[in-house]
Amino acid sequence: MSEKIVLVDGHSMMNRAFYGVPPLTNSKGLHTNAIFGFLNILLSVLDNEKPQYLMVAFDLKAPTFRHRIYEAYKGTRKAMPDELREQIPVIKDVLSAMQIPIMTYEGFEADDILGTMAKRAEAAGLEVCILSGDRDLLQLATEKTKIKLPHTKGGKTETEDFFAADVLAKYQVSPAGIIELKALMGDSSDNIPGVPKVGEKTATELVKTYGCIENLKLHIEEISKKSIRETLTENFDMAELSKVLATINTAVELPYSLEDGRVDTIFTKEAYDLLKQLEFKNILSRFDAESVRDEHKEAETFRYIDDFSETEAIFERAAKSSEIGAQLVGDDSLVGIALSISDDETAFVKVEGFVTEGYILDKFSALLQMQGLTISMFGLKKQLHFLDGSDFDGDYRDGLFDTLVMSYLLNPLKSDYSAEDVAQESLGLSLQSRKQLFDKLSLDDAVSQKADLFLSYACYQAYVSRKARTVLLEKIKELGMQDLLMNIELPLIFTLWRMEREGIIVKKEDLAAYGEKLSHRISELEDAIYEGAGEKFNINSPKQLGEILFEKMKLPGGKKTKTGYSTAADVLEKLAADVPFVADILEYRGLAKLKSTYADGLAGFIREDGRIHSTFHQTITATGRLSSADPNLQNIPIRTEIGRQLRRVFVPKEGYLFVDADYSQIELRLLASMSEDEKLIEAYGQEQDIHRITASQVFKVPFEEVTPQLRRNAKAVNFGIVYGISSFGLSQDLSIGKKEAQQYIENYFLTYPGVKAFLDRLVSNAKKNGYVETMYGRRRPVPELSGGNFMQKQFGERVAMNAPIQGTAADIMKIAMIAVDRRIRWEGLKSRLLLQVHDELLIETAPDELETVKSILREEMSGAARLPVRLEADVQSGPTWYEAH
DNA sequence: GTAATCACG
DNA sequence: ACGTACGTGATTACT
Repeated sequence: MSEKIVLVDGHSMMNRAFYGVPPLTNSKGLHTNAIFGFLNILLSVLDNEKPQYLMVAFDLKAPTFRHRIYEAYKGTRKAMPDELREQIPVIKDVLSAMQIPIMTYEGFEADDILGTMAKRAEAAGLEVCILSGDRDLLQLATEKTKIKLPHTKGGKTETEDFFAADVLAKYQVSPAGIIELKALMGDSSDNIPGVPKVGEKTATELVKTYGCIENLKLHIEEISKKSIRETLTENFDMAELSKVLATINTAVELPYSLEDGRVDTIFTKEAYDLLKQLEFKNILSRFDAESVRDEHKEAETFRYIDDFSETEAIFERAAKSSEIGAQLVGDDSLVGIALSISDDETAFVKVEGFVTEGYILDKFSALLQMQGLTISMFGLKKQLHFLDGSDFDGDYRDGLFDTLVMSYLLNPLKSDYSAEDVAQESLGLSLQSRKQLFDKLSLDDAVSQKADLFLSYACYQAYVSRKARTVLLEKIKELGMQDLLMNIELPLIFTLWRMEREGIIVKKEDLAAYGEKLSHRISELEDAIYEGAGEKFNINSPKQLGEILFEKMKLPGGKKTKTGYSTAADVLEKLAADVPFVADILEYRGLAKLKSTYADGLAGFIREDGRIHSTFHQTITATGRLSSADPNLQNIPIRTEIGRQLRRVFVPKEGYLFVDADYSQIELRLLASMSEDEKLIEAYGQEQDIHRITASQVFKVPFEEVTPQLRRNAKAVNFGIVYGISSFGLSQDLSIGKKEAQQYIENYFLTYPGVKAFLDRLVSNAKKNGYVETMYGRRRPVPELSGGNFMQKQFGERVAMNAPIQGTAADIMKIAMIAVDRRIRWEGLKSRLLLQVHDELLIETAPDELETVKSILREEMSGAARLPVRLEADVQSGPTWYEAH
């Protein structure tokens, strides 16, 4: 293999990092976000590319040759924000400390330095990799030189790689064509003017047809579109100037040689000290990681097994171990299983020949049920689904661990969880993600095409789970979440697995008929709306709709969102009373939603078995609730009749019934119980309509005389309290003044002083500790209270009030689900738990089990927690979800 | 990819 | 003076 050089565009990467990473300072007040982002990208590229040479180029402050041309044209340069400027010398220090050469050259831009070095390196037979945030550099791509452009994606930075062929694939022009493209369309971020009125489309067409602008100049008259022809004729000098600006000089006489860039270790004492001053804990851990991760050790301890007798042997050794890490690997079909037996032995058993998928799954399920064997896995539920077709029907047992769920408990705020993160955080081990290793390759292709990388990837999954379990468990114990983990979250995995495997029948034909019915009404409404508006437009576009309503028709409403007018339902509802046409829009919106999201959307999820198998995510929410996706079955309409009709297509299997149970006001009951407010507890003791009692007490009216209006207000206040009350929010909800809302809240707190004290306690504890917790010890960090601005702090306070209540309700529901599921199985019933909708459970039940199941639901849901205010579940049954709820 | 909207608890 | 109800997921338009 040939050697490789990585060339980095220093300024553009700092720039990109500066705008891509949230503001960050060290304790001395130095801004560090760009440095942080830069180093993270750099380190990940080094991990990926493993280059023998590395150099970074920077622009000098003095104007360069190309800039001078530009300034002659326009006379200005973009100013760099001070927060970024102060970071430039620091990053240079860091790079020097890492023994990475910094290249600058009077009169030339970093682009030119990079271009020149790239050309020299390629001539010397090196593979070249250029890291830049600037698409301009794409002109340097060849078969041997790839351009890496980082882009942020959901908080994580990944890079897109371009060889010459990739440039052609994406932009339809060769790398040289990129220069021509820029010459014509310009590039505002790079101060290249381009030709007015020529955008990406036109420029691409022109370059495809004529190749370069010199040739284009000879053929301008042939261009059919008049406006383009004219702007080119008038502004061709702009194109020529732009081309000079856009062309990177690859023949600069640089005072650097390739050998200057040969990589020694970047993990020096000096770099360590600097990073410590910058307070980059995460990056520092890489220094430790260097010592932990030992590729020789990997080579000795990770191996493939594809031989039958060896496979038997390793499963045998696994079974005899006290603790292993395991990971079934595959997308759709199983590729194999990684087993980590000890520090010295981790193997990947491939599905191949006599070692069939069925064989591996049999062995795996046997291990799962082997009492006394500790097994750690990352993402157990997903792995259980590999067993869906088999006759495995095991349950949770002691000794099974899921490092995914464990890492969620330790920090429920992350947007995604990966084994690599667990490795980094628990073991200080820097691993590459699947995306980094295999990009879009399927795991099937990865195992055959990149066997070495795949072995490392798969084995690390099992290895990390085995090693990290102890660390994670220790932290969980320290934070008092051991019971929550062992008694709730881990057993729940199996319950959720069974629910997902079971799925729910959706009648395809009825769903289609429902969609048809909607379609008719939708087109009627469309006609009425176009009629009312006096023109056709896209009703689904808030932008177009806003223009029609507030500009053309001059309806009162004004601005609300940052992009224009708000056309949200609450705004339109205020207009609908006077303008019938607005009412049509609201009806249209409602029906269009039903059609697209539900009638059409759900149809695509009905599988061969006639059922929809949604996924219940256990590691998404900040509070401990579940979420449902692909499709979301936790937001099936109910509030409007037409929407509710949809629930008729959800049916139990032939001859069965649905039983549905929902907790009655669980969050309010928890508020009463957790706050121990005597009056609220007593109110619940009366077994009367709680909103009415609240209304009577808060508004000081005899119970009998509470009007529907007063009850509504009290109900809104009750909700508001649970959400972490604010007078503004309440006033919006009730369409009343802020002062009036404030009065309601004060009355409420006077009536229930225990609630007030409880909420205050939650907020002050959150401020003191930085987190809040549920009755079962689930933690929700509240970083907004220590870090944020005024508004974020307000938000933090509401979170501090809401999360313990919402989270405790979620904990209790999980306890109930496990119990209900267990009862169903232990009593040998044919009934199956199908769905959870936060405070509701839906079960498919045989008629002869109806009463049993109803009792189970009532008992287990009420019995899930013993509290000052008893929890109650309303249970109903029926032939479809519509009747059952 | 983000913003707006709206479905649920 | 600001600009907020808590927690989700899916669709659409648009940059």
